[in-house]
Amino acid sequence: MAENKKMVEAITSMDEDFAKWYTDIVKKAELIEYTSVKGCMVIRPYGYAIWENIQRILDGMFKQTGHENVNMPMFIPESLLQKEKDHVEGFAPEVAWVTYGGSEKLEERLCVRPTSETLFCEHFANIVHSYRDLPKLYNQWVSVVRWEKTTRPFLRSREFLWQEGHTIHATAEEAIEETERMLNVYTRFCEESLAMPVVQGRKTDSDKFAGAEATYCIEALMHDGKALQAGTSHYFGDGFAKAFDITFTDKNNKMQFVHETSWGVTTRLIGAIIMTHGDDNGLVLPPAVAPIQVVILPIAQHKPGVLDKAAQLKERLSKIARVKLDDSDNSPGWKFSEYEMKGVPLRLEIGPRDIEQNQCVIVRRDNREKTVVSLDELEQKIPELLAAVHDGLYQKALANREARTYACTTMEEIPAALEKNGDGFIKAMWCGDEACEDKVKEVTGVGSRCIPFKQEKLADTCVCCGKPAQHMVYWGKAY
RNA sequence: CGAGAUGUAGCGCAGUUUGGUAGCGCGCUUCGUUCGGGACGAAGAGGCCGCAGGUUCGAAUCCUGUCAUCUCGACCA
Repeated sequence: MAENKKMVEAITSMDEDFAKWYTDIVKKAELIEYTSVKGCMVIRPYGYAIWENIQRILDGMFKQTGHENVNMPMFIPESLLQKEKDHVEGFAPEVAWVTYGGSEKLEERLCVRPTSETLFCEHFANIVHSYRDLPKLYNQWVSVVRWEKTTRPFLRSREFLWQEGHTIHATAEEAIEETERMLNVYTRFCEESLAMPVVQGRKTDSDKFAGAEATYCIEALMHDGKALQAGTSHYFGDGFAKAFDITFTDKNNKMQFVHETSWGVTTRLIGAIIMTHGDDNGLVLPPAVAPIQVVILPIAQHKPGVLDKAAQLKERLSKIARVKLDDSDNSPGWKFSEYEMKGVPLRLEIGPRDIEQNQCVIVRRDNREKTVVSLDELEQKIPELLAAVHDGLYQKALANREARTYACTTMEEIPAALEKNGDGFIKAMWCGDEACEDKVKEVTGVGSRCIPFKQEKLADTCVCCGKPAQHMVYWGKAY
């Protein structure tokens, strides 16, 4: 490629300026467009198609685990939001309010849902009477609004799309089991569909969801070494049930409070995909969620037979993959760059020379490896290559995370490790005291990400105060 | 929300210091030639200079306000 004759402005190199690289990608891969309202973006067809694939796969997993979809209103009366004290304190600073209906001022202002626990609780209180009504395993795919001060496409927007699961159970054990089950669903989805390794763990008390007894999360490490929370699952105990009076009569004719959970993932996952797999040529999409899995590019397409052959291949391969044929009259080189920018996992080149030999050339997006494939073997080869791209992406992301995970036993080692090797996860022991958690952040710049389920004993004492350690914690700089 | 930067054609920018008819490259349209890593030629189209006020005979340019985007902090999926 003639570096100094680029006709179109290239994207910023990720090593040079990761933040700019990110915004270049979301714009140039046509995922989003900004609007005139801060923090509210248009998700364009190509970006939305990624979300639709995420939705389709996850929704299938939710159905398999017995969940039903519902739809709650987008407005929450102030009095309802205020029923659970911790919850309202957590969310009040970032809710948007509706105060007028037409030209009439409302008696009670309505908040635009930042999350729907309160609506589900009100509803559950109405419909649950007996242990026979339990559990209720509900989910909804909606958008929510949080009036963020700093916004970034996909990572932090004022309105974002998500799913929120809300379930109620007869016992604490069942609810805890649900919380763990859904965290595992998310983990499996991230690894199997997004090729993104995650760390499972529990949030520290200072970091848990407003109103929750325990918040679990999956944490991913981005290419630049910053952490991103990819999903959460909360156990509420009976706190909300008491605030909203959600009771049922058990087998012994005694009144009981339900035990509740909620869990969610958002369009932030698209940001995670970009920052986990992307490179200097653009987006790199995991095959499971790529809107186009194979792009067919005819070479010398004006020559007789080429376009016909390409169209035949598209027809044939559409049975086994999401396929696009680009027969526009842009040059082949232009198309190569375009579909690399858009992260299409496989490119299939078909030209006169190939047709003569009953073959085509397939190029992987992740490593640009070229394979010459007989046209008779495409039904076997394409799924193999898509799987290989997935594995390649997962292994690369895992290797990046491992190379950027540092065990530290003293406070001084933390900034030193980050300075020497670049940002990443710090593994260090913690006594459980919030004061130490704050101090680590203040002194070293890394916050607690989670207390991982897979514990290691790196030392006997807290990295900060030297008192006996309770947990090994993952720390990091977060998006 | 605090500090800083930016806003001129779809994209990237020049023009602002020193006020005087809005420019360049890419892209776009049409025709022709091309086609295995961002092709070439010719002819075209496209702008309330982010928005609102003000100063001035005259504002992209000076002043005030406001909105959006980016960066760094504080807060968060």
